[in-house]
Amino acid sequence: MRLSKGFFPTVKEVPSDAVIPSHQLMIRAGLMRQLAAGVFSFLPVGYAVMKKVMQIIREEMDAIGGQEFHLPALNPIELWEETDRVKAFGDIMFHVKNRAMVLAPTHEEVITSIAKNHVKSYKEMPQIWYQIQTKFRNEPRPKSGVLRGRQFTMKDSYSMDSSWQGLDKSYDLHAEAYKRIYTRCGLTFHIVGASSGAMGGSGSQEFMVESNAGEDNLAVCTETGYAANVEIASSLVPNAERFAVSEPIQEVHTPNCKSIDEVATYLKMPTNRCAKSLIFMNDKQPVLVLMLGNDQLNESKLQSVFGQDIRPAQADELLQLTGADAGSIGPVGVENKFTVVADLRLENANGLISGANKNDYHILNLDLQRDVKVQSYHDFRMVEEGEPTADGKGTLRIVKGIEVGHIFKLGTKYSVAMKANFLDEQGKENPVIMGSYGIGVERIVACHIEQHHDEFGIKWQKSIAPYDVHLICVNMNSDTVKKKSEELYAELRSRGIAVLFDDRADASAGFKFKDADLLGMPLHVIVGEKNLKNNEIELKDRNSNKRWTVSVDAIVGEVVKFVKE
RNA sequence: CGGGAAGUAGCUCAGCCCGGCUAGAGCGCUUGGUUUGGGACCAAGAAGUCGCAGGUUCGAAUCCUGUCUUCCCGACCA
Repeated sequence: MRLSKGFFPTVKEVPSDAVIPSHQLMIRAGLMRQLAAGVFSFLPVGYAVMKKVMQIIREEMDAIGGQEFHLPALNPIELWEETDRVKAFGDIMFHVKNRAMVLAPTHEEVITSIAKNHVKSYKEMPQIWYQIQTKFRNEPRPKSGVLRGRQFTMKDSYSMDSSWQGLDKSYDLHAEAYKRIYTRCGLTFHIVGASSGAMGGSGSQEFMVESNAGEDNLAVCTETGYAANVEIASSLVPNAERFAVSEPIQEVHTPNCKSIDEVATYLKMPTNRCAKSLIFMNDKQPVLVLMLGNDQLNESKLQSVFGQDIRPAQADELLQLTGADAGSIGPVGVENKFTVVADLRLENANGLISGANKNDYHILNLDLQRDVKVQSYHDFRMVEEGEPTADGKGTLRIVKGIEVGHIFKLGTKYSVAMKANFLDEQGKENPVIMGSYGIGVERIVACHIEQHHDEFGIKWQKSIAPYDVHLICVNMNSDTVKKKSEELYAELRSRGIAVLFDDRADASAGFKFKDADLLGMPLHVIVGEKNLKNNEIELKDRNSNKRWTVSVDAIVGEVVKFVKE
């Protein structure tokens, strides 16, 4: 493509709305333009990259036996009522106003409806069905360009198996395919254990790109290879002590002591003798959660025990239920009102300090075996930077990550809800065992730029670059330079190389170089008078920014070698 | 949904506090000329309902009210 003829709307200024590098560069290099919050138009260069990424995805999905579908984004709302997900998605799902339809945020229901009608026997499984399609989600706050949008492209696939072992196999095939996809797209990533959230199911992993622009926090350890979303991460931290003698319970005045630190300082006790009480509402049932000292409660872990609907109690509810405000709440004397649960670090501990359910009073010598009926102990704790890994062999680092893929073992949640059953070898009816696997296509593009750019622009890796080579004719007004450039353009194209040719007569050399750096093709071929006099042409590797010259005779071979290797 | 910021030419912004000639700059764009190895130069030119609606005023980009949009922080996020 000739730059003089094509649509390459590059901009010099940093767009005022864009904050992160990938967003700025996707606008500046003319990959896309914003139409509304979280909604983007992809322009030819941007779409060229999208197509490359989608092609890699298709190849790897096909390689594990995937079959490509194209499912409707417009769905009847009744379909979503079958699985009760109209409610589960709530305001996230777009509803069509003038017909009882919704815009699909994902496709489990459509897939399951097809499976229900057509997959009737164990002999017909396993199946892997996938599509690359536009998804719609009414995100409350779109942000970071394409990273959190209201309309985006997703590769979603679904596996159907007749056994749980089969599901494991389909899941593992996807995990391996995903590793190949991200690697081929030039991304370095973590695979982390994740919470399956409202998707349900028995297990899930996320593919995460480490980036300050990320919205998720990950606990990773380079020594042991441990990596988990902090939503589920655990670490090795000692439990609270159990003393041989359990002193009698005692109420003490603790004026103006709200936080654990204030209480501990006032009472001259270490914070790890304090049991912090947090109140949640599980529907109408209040739940009191005990945490040790300054440990932060991990609400995802709480949800995995009590379900998605549990929420923090409001201040007026606290007062009404306990007679005290936050900071003075404790587990003693409220057992008949509350379900009391505690973090594992507090298991059977004694000699603890807790709130007395009376403002400005705390209780000493609390014994969780003696004084409180703790219904159960769970890991509720948020891990922190620098803690040892659960096996004690490494140290956790907390980093931010962008989720570029998520794989779930769904199990039978959808097949049971929608009665997608099959007959097994014994002629017995069973629900299909499913998995669901997603990849955000735009996120791959944005993450690639986050990982491959400099102050001047993008540095496309060869696998997904929109063009292989950026050919720059430094001066179109010089006949020799122009002639050589045109020859090269024709010759390289005849060798099957995708060439972007800067043949603009009215742009200065500097202007062309800046545009080339911004657009970021892997190899720049620079034809100018200076080098042509010595029968040479200059090359620049955009990744390393190294330049070198090659004789005119050898240039085509050199370029072909660079592109193909 | 809570908190903050911003909407003025295609882009980046000034002007607004303290109302007053014909609303500005740089970049980009058009025409002509000179340039051509790191976002050139000269000359001429086109380009705006100052987000929208209402109000105050002799007079509003500027003050007031409402509203829409966008961005940032938080909440939320299968």
